Amino acid sequence: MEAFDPRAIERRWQQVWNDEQTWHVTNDTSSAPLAYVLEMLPYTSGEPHVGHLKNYAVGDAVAHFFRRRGYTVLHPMGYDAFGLPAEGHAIRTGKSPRVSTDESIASFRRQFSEWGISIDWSRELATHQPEYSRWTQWIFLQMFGKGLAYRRDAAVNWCPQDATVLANEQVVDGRCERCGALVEIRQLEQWFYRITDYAQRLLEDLGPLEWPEKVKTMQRNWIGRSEGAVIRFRCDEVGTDYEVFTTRPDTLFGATFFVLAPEHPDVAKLAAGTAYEDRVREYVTAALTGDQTERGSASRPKTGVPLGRSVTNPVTGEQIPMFVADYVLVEYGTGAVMGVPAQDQRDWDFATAFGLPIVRTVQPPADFDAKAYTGEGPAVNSGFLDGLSIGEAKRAMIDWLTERGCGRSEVTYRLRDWLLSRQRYWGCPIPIVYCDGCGMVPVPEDQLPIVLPVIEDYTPQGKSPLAAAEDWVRTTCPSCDSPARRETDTMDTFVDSSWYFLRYCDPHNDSLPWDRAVVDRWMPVDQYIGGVEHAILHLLYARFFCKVFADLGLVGFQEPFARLFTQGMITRDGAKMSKSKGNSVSPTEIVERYGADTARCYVLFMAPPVVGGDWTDEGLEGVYRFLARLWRLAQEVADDTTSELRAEGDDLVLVRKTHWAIAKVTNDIDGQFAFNTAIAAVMELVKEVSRIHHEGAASAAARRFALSMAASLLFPFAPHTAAEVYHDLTGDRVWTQLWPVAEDRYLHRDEVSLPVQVDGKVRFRVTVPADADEGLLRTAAMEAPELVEYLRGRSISRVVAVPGKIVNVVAAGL
RNA sequence: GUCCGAGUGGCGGAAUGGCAGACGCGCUAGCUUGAGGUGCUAGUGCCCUUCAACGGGCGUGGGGGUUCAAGUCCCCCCUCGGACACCA
Repeated sequence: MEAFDPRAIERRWQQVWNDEQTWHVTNDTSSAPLAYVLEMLPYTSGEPHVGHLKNYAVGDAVAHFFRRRGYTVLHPMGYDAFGLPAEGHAIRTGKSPRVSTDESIASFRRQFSEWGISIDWSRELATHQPEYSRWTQWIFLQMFGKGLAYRRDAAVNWCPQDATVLANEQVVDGRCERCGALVEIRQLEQWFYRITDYAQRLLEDLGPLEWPEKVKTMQRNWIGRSEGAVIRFRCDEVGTDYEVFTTRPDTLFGATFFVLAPEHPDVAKLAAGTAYEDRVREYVTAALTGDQTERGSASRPKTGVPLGRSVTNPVTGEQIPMFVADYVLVEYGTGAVMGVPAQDQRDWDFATAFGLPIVRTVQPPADFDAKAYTGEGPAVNSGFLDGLSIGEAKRAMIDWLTERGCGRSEVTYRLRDWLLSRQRYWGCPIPIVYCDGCGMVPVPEDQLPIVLPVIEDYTPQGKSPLAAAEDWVRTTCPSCDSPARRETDTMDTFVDSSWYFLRYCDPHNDSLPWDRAVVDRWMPVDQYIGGVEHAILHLLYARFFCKVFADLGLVGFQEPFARLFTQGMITRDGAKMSKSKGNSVSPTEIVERYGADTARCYVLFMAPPVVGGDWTDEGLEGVYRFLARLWRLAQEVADDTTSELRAEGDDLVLVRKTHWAIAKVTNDIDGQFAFNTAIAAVMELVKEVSRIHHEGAASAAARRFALSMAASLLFPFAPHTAAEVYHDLTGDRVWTQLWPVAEDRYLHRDEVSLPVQVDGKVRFRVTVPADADEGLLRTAAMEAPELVEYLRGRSISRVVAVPGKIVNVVAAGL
């Protein structure tokens, strides 16, 4: 007999799908139910790895499942081609970013095809293509027009290694998310998207999304809403009011000092002429140039310098001393805090170090240690607040402050505006021109796209390499025609990927980024699939863009991704795969040796896709053996069409098992992503066919039925083998068949064998009618001859009988 | 430090409060092909008992609790992983 040859099988079906454009969908799909299944598009830096294989294996399974259930499925593919990862890869390989990116795209495209992913190739896009970046720039101009894209001088994160600024979201533990270099703070003029305007909506709209709670929590924390109050403190010596933001206005009676961040613009002015002037200057310099990671550490002892000034606590009227200290952050709130040591541990630490008074304003429990108390309790030492709970006291204080005009209630967010400009070559140019006469002028839409010039030296050097392309930079002002210069910074990659899912809907539109009617039909994405590492960055930015588009009337929905699935990382030997560790697995080699179906099934079978899983070559072989067994068993009965399926004996056993598998696989896939147990159920079914074939007497017809259904159920995970087996057994194309439905009459049995426990331990079983009620079940258990033995002369105190489940007989004397 | 998530055989992992360990790997024995790194069959949580069949006990990180019944629910603790981290 022929041997199982996955490579030949896979080539055959890929040819069919390619020739017939099987997965192509048009936008004229008014009648069918629609589904949009989307995996996050890959960065094109280098070759696909096992993580990609898993991501697209998950997405393809979902896409196929939707199709087999009668949906018209949009399942496109594209490439996130601009940006630091691609440029870094180019620099490492010594090629130009354009060449290396195009090579990488070709590699991804080839492998997606070899993996048999069901993609509508007519919608393929890459973010670096002028047809795409034209609209990225168009979107920028819309945002600019609404004041949502703006330029501002700000303290920003600077990565010295990559020689560019970074968004807040791209700084992890004070280091550059990409290269790990310590991030510096620089004062620079940069482009921002005003995402903070959308903080509240981004927070509120998380609620109804069917996303993992973990991801929603991460976004909530990142947005970081705080409710509290702004309180004004007057410094009579310089005649200026200073505001602080606090979440605890109720503790104002305990504010015994006042602290400004080193970056606060008034620090130098305040210290001027005092005895502390020199020390303040030194301290500020040290704080600004020091290691930012170190500064951010909460465990570090508190430092600071008095400013030699004081402000008035508005509620006590007392003069409290002012300090500059680096534990206060300029970016948050007003860059100043009131020091309430009794209720805030940081303030406590500072007050202790500087010998400042500590006044309890919330009564701690009797045995409370000497530290800040943040728990509930009645207000004390707080005048008109005394005795109130924290909540009551907050409200009362805010009313008091508001009446006197020295404070108001306030909501603050941790979220910062999105810094989008980068001093790098390989990114989407920002469509702005600088004119001496007209200032900052947007490039007119009809002049888009601004395409990158071809330049020799694109390595990072601290300012954009584009600045060196003089011919490109020199231009004329769109409004007055005088000589002008182009913006030389490029956009962050995340800008490109914040709207690609809309372009897929209408990829060849030449007059607009998309037609609203078309995107409104497909969007929002029914199932989005990707890595949890994008929980904040990409997913927050894309949501922001979507809301802006909704406000601009460009789309008719508020949220881009209705359901999100985040898959876990595949490790090997317990560690993240990496070339440097030598523990990485190349999908190309695996596919070459075992075929794509084995690789795809294995990454889905090894563990629940939502958690990770540790790769073993032995496990992979197990899946290969399973697919080979399915194919072999199918060959044995493929041509044997003489028998008929009987409704009894081993035929019935197989039919029952088949329907059990249909029910199990359907339930496991449907919204649960339990692909591992779904595949296990098909394995059980195939094993049953094999067992009955060896020991029993099932007809060839019964085996054909069971195996063709096994193939049908396996199709979302192993499409080539499934298509081949199904075709061999039935002559039909499995993807044109509706998903099978389990029939109740086969799931039901007339009699069931249920366990009987005595004192909670399973002792024997009784056979009863499947629909036996509690009374019948109880009787059956009580009459069972085995019961006497296990009771050992004791009487029965209680019997719990749960129909369809179990009987528990509780003996007396326990 | 705070907030999440998770701890189940030799391993990856199954289990709407109701038979713990499905499925796969690995291992053991047997069969098969001339041979195998192939295929097939059986066994495989730990301990005790037995020539054997059978039988018994213990078992889901630890300790309490709720329940006829807990891997699953509640409380405390330990360990690991992740996110955020001086956000006032």
